[in-house]
Amino acid sequence: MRIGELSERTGASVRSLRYYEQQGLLTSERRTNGYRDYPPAAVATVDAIRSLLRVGLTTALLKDVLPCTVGERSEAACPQVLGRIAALRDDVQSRARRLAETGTSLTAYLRDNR
Amino acid sequence: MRIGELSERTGASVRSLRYYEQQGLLTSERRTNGYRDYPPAAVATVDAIRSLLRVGLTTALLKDVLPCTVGERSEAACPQVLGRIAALRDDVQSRARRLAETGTSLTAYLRDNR
DNA sequence: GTTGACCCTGACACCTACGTCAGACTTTAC
DNA sequence: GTAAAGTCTGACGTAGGTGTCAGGGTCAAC
Repeated sequence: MRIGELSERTGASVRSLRYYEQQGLLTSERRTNGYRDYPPAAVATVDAIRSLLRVGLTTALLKDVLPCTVGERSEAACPQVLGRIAALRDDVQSRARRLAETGTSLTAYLRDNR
Repeated sequence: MRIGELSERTGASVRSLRYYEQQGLLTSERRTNGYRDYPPAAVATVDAIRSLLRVGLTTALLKDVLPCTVGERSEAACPQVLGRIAALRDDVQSRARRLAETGTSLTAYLRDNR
């Protein structure tokens, strides 16, 4: 399929799809006219990319993560990836906790000073 | 105290301190020579700023949050601030959850495909 | 009176995932 | 045959917090 259709089917903008390709997350064939041509499986790949980006992974990290989830497993690299994901998760979790604390203390503050 | 001392005592770079002031988070007097002059309380203010920034708040939001925590309470604005903090907290929490899921599924994947 | 440490403002650089515009070609529809 | 829609590459813009450099005052010590 062409890039417009892939865009429609995934919700990713055409610009984003080209960006993913530029970052090495997505590949495409080229037709004789230069247009990109994607296989049906690209939809799943793009879905995976977007959901992982939403979580907070970067394209650089995604480049290592994707082979562990969608493509062929490169077993040597994946444990390291797991470590980085765990670190990121811990960081995000601690931020969430401190945010909750901030909210709580603000609530208490408001209650006591009204 | 001068900016260099405040920087040392807070761990914030001189550049950051000037930035905080530019964003309206921090105020200073000026000596006759143009140097900034901070009261001792500025240390606590900067500590608050940095810890809230680390959590993920932006300077724009901080501008609203700080009066609720350090300065005089502006009771009208704070409930709205609380709402924004809660939304941010929820967002960060859901990201943490999904990150944990990603880590879990990758772990399972590695275990099953070894 | 000079060195060196400290301070000032202004401005460009960085990163990340895009949005958006320009200029040009291809294909489709009428 | 022409207009419209789709695609191409290239490049600049954005937000946010901070690094860093440039060019220039200030002050304390020797």
